[in-house]
Amino acid sequence: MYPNKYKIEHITDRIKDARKRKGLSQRELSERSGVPQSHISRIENGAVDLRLSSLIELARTLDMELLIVPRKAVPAVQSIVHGRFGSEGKSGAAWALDQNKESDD
Amino acid sequence: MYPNKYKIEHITDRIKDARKRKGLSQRELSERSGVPQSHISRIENGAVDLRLSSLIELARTLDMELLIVPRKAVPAVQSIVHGRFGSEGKSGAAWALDQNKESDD
DNA sequence: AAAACTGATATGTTAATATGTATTTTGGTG
DNA sequence: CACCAAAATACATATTAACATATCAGTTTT
Repeated sequence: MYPNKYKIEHITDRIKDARKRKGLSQRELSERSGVPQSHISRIENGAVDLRLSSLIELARTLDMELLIVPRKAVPAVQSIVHGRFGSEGKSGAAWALDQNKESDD
Repeated sequence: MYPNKYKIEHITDRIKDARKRKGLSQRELSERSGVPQSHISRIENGAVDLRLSSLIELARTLDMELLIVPRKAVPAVQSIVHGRFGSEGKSGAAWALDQNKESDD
């Protein structure tokens, strides 16, 4: 689709994973976040290179935050998130981290 | 300009800070990242709601990574980054973290 | 001191693409 | 099959992203 697909899919996959982990439909996420369901569909399918504000809206609705971290700090951050907060669905993948279920406190 | 300006400016400010900390001009960052200088200018001025791939390109060129972390993990991540890797320029600001100078290894 | 030059950032224009609304397709159940 | 929820597509519009060019601040030259 566009050359950067592989770069953003790590992030968008986390959105999709988080939505499912919370048991939300695209429409529910849409209502809560204000992002149209059609757009969520395209995002999850890797059909668009979404804008930052859209990503932030979705992340926050799913109780996540977008951070910019020095590369050197990434491994430390990974271990923190995976260790104390992690509920790795599948990946163990490179840079994008995920989160926990809706009421899993 | 657009309603989400305040949401993304934390992030874009980190890009600008990092570029300056490394002593790069917009043109140099442009050459290294592939993002046009004109676009970098508008991004730093908050004139655009940039796309995710652009943000990732810029971040990586500046030795940073974009992460999505559970909100609950953010404080822990903050302390890690600020403590062990931090060189807080100014803000102490909320969610967006920064990084260190070019050859400060 | 004005003109010419240099490095850096901003702006005008247009093409490419994300976004929003409405609709359609898909998948499961009675 | 009819029905309902959920996800995917169609089309129209809004906005980014790219290219070229202009502006601005400092410095040097004549």
